[in-house]
Amino acid sequence: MPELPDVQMCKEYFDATSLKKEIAGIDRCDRRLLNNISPRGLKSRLSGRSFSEMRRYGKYLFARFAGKGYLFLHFGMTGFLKAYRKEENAPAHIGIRIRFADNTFLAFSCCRRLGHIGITGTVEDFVRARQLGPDALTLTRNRTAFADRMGGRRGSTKGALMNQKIMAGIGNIYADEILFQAGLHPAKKVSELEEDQLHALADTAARILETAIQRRAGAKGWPARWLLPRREEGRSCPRCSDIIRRMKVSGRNGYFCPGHQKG
DNA sequence: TTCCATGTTCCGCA
DNA sequence: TTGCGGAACATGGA
Repeated sequence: MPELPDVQMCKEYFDATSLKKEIAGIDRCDRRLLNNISPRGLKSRLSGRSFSEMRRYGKYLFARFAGKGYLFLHFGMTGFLKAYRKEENAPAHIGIRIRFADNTFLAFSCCRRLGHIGITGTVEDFVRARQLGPDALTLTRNRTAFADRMGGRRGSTKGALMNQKIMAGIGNIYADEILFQAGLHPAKKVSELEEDQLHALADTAARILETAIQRRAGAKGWPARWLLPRREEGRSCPRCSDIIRRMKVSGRNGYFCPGHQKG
């Protein structure tokens, strides 16, 4: 569940379950998921402290802990959080688990192990070091800034939307939805888009991200007229009843409707 | 068994 | 030199 709206849901989940509780320790820790710290180091940085607030930037989550610094989390393709008390409620594939002093747990489950966790001093330093572009939710709300940042690109529109250095937060799933609703073919070159098309693309993207967050549409619960509920080759398009096709663009398989995504 | 998957990084080519 | 796209990565489910 790892694109911007999903990560936003993880943030709210973390807020509701794991803030302001004393951390007793890290009792499960797969070092392959750790980015820049050892299991021992992570334990010593967090034990006895508590998380005071959460931030989301793109697909990353940052949990501020007393003392100084942030625990950052990235979910890869299959990561998610689960808070629980009883062992029988534990998720599968726990990569890292925080034990709180009140005998509850927060588990970071990561089946494919493509996620990672680490420590950073400030969010701004982290964003700079990774060369992340502006958060997609912020950038798409400003159509002029969006057009400036997208403009002049050589590659496909889909590739640009998914490029975390251009803007952070959009992945394969939501890029498909944005192009679907904007009526743009996934392979359309950014350089072929008119300015008003870029503006419309920004508006569409912002609306989709906001709607997904509002509806908490993590893995399902998307509106029926969206592509996502039927993102599969051979299904009928909810807009024009043409047939959904699959196409590889920028190295990822995507789905689109050839009937109304011609622009 | 084979293919596919919401992630990023790395390498080769224009 | 820069930026783009494809392959690689790890793992499990259909």
